[in-house]
Amino acid sequence: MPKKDEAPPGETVDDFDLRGFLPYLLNMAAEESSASFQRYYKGKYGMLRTEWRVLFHLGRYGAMTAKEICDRARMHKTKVSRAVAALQAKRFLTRSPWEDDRRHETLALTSQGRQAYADLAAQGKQFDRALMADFSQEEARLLRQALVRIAKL
Amino acid sequence: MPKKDEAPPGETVDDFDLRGFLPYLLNMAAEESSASFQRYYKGKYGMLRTEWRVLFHLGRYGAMTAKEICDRARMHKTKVSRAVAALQAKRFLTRSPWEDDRRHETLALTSQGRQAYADLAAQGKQFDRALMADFSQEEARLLRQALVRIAKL
DNA sequence: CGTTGTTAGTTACAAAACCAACTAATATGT
DNA sequence: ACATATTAGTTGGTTTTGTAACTAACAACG
Repeated sequence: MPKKDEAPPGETVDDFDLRGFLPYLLNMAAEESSASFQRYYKGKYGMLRTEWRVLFHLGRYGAMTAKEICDRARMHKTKVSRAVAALQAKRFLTRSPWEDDRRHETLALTSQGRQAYADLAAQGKQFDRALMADFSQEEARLLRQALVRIAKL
Repeated sequence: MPKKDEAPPGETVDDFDLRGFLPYLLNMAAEESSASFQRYYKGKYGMLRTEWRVLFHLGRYGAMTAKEICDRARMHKTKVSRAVAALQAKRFLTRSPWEDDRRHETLALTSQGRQAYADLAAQGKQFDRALMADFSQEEARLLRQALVRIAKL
């Protein structure tokens, strides 16, 4: 119906397609894949994505400072700062200042936080499995590898 | 960085890794791949990502209504509404109401808009090529295919 | 020492995204 | 016909993010 321009739908005027533009494709795939999982941790724990990321890092890699989370998760320090405050308010983590350098404080999950992490990690694994259900082992391996490379992880 | 498998004291090691969690991986890759391109259209045209998406759809697929953009780009109507207003203010598109149903209006790029699209599309193709530089043809094909599937495009 | 610089983290304010309510035009059902 | 529902799109108020300035603790060097 909308054909008042010179680009007829379905016909290529150039080869710059959706499927040919990787950033677009990656964003759509990322959004699609995050949607249901996000609904889960938002609904069950009232967490934002930033909070889930921080919880994830502490749960998976152990206690560390906010700075370390910034570096590992590539989040800006203000984002981390606010996420940490929110998680602390939810009693999911505690802060303990260093004695030899009081600028730092180690962030560690409480048992409540670990419980939430365990739940979300299990759920996450399930989401992941469902997502990869119709890929072969080899395809899955290649996909992950490619993404790690693009993400420069 | 160290990919050492360490667990917090008293906790069990699990296999829920960064590299094993697809939504996380996709988000990181998407962010990484969008960064430099975003800087380009933001710097040169003062566009937001939403505006670029709308411009992209109109430039690539021809004139259409806001609703069609919502559906194709999976953007919420408020986002599209505001992006359209911004692009109109920049003289990148015009609106023409339908005569038989005045709820609709066809959005079409102006020559200025088409010029911006041509520039950004060319730039985008380059970004894409650079991104895929160290993948084989076969890997690239597989990656795109997998992303299309995950994104349900 | 003290001046300057650097690092970790917070806060304040502006930009953008999100959600819900709204208008206006058309479709539908009785 | 007329009340009700639906559809396209906008607007308002709140939440979340982004940017920059800020504090506090330490480091480095004169």
